[in-house]
Formats: sequence, C-alpha cells, structure tokens
Amino acid sequence: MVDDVIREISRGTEEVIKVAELETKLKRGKPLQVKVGFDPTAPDLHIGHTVIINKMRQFQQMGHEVTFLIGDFTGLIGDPTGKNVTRKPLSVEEVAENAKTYTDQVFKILDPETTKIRFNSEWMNEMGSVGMIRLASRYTVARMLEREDFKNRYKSGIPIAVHEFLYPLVQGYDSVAMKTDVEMGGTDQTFNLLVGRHLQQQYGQEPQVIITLPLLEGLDGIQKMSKSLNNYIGIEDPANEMFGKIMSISDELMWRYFELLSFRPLSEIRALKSAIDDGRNPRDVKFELAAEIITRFHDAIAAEAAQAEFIARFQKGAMPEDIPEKTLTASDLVNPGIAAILTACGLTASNSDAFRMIKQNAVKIDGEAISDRNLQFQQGFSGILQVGKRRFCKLTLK
RNA sequence: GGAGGGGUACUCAAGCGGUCAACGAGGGCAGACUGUAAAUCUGCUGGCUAAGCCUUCGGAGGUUCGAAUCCUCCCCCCUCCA
Repeated sequence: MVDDVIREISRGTEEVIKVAELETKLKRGKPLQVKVGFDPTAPDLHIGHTVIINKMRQFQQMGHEVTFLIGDFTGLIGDPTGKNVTRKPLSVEEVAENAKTYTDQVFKILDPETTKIRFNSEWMNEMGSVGMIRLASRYTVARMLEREDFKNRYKSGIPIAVHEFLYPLVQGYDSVAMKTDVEMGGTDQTFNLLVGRHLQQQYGQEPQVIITLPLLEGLDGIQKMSKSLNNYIGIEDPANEMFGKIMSISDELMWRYFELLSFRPLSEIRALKSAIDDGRNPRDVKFELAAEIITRFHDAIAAEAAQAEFIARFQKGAMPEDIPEKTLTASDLVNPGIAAILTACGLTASNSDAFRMIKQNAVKIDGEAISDRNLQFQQGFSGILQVGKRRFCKLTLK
C-alpha cells in the first residue's frame, strides 16, 4: 500500500532524500506538511514551474497539506546566483499583488480550497537580529561553501556577499517554522533543501524529506526555461502563441516535454516514438503535445482553434486572424515615410531598424515585399504591414 | 591599511593616440532551406529621411589638431600581503 504511494510520488522526480524516511512518515497515516517555496519577484509562471506544481497537486489529491510558500523575506536577499547582489525590497503592496497573480495562475492546477498560502516574512520579521545570529550559528562557513554556486565563485574569485549566505539559512528555517515534512524544489535547490534538513535537526525536529524535480529546459533546449532568457511558455500565453512555441522546439526536446509535462502514461509516449520510427511525421506528434498543454491551460476548443490557425497561417501562408489594428493621423507623424510608419506601428524598434528590415527584404505591405526605403504613404491609406514572418499591423491613415 | 591587476555595446571578449560605431564569439533579428522544426548557409545587430551627421568604451575634468586609448581626481571589482 505504502509502496504504491511511494512509487506514485517518485514518478518524474530526480531524487527523493530519503525514501525510507518518507515511508516512515507515510506509515503514521497523518497528513504530511508539504512545502514548496516560490520567489515573490517573478509572478508570471511558465510551464516549467508546472512540473513541480503538478507534483504538489498529486500530494494534495492524496490528502496531504500543501503549502505554497511565498518567500517575500528571502526575496530581499535573492537566491544567490552571482548575478544579483542585492535586491531592492518589494513594498507590501507589490508582494500582495504578485501573490495574487501567483494564485490566479497556480489554481489552474491546484485546488484553491485546500492549498495554504503563506509568507515567510510572517516569522522572519519576528526573528530580530539576535535570532538571526543564533540561526547563523547553526551552520558553518565550510559547509556553506559546499554549495556548488558558492564553491565555484569562491574558487574563481567572483565576489560573494556575506548576506548571500543568509538565503539558504532563511529558507531552511522556514522548514523549522512550519515543521515541514516534505519540501520540494528544482535540482538547483538541492543545497538549500538540505540546509532545511540540517536546521530542523539542530532545532530538535525530525528532518524533512526532500524531493527534487528536474528543471525543464527552455525552448532552446539547452538552458533552463526562464523568463529572463526569453525561452519560456507562459501559463497565460494566448493559445496561438503556446502552439507556435511548442511547434518551434526541436524533436529531441519534444520528448523531454512529453516526459515532464504530459499526463500521458509512459507506455503511450513510447508508442508515439515507435510510430515516428515507422514513418509518422514528428510534426503531427508535436501537434498532440501542443493540444494537450493548451487544453490544460485554456480548453479543448482553444487548442483546436490554435491548430487550425497554425495550419492556415504557416502551412498555407495565410494572414493571421487577429492582427493588431492601428490608426494614425497626420499629426501623429512628422513624416509619412515607410520607416517612421513601421516604427510608429511598433513593428520596428527605430527608423534605422526599419531601414535594415527593408534592406533585408523583410517588409511587406498587403503581402507584397517592398524595397523602396523612401516609400511615402498617402492619407487614407489602409492596409496590412508586415515585418518578418510574425509581426503584423493593420494600419489606417487618416 | 599596503602592493599589483581590472571596469569596453545584450553577454563574454579584443583594442591601448588617428584607418574605431569599435576585431571575434555567443545571443537576438531577418533572408534561404523546412515541419514557423532542429541543423546548416547568408546578412544585419547605436541614432538620424542617412554616400553625410550626431551620441557611445565605469564617472567627472584635463592634455592634444585628434582619446576607448595619455594625465588628474572619484566610484566599483579582483588578487596577494597585513
């Protein structure tokens, strides 16, 4: 019985530390306190985050208590990456707003009734500097430097600010404050999660079980999916955009997405693979992946529509359905030249950029390529401007 | 506190008095090819109605006909010593 549960929990995970402890906890038959921490500064979730959220949902469905912990206090430090040394504090309003955005998105997967939302400023603001010193005394510098990021930076002479050491400590202390039984995180969180185990023991608690989940690669297939690298699929992306992004991933990456995002059983995924070996077009399998994901975050009708749009637009070369419209009047423009117009429509970043695009044969009016950089527009013009394959604007000049 | 090294465009990284809007790589964008794949090839990648002009090389001054390059002061980072 418990074995089945453990197998189910372990599915899709990178590592469970330690399985035996998880077993002991489960055998007590009491709901476990499951915690996952989130950074308050990035409220736009992408599908990479859903790997772990799906796992949270799983625990929830098994009757455990799942807490969505917003690290508003740790957010002041910023998880050490060497990129950000100190973050500017978020206002109470900003945190509240970000939290709302979070929950709106997360509740597409989690049950809003049973999900607990907490903030770690709750106990960290109470701690005070004496408490902080006591906390800091529970961990050594040598062990802190075991963290891969710190180790590398220390060795290669990249600065490490002292306050960065506080991040793992505070995150670990969250587990103490919440008496967490299970904490989950990406593989990049392993060190922080282990600090939680250590601190719980230091404070006389039973150590939490750690479950790490793989980080989803972004659209480029190499770096992890992240907003700042612009290689992500946002949960709130429009259906058409999701479809396009999924279609643009490599065939190899498609299987990774199947593995981590699809709810299909592995046997079915294997069947898809062999179908391709037998000559099925990988594109059509990718269609299925896109449909499943879009159905999850939008609905089946949107998924179907997105696929139809995709086929019409890119396989048959039709114009997209929903072109943004723009109306300009004479007074909006200093001059009616093509470059200024493209920039005014937001299709190019500057006039220089526009001229470059024209030179590269990327600019079309009503589907016709233009090469004259001095082209002037007349009042009363109305037509569709296009730059490249995906930037469109329906323009009317009054 | 002392000694030395360094801060260059989105990132890394050349350049060390003019030929530098600044080599090269990555990224990004566009074109070709395609399954809007991936891979590959090509071009572009500060602004300006533009064979010309304007603003950029940590910040502020200065030397010079001319500075990313030399000098002064300031800010920041790294290494070693204390």
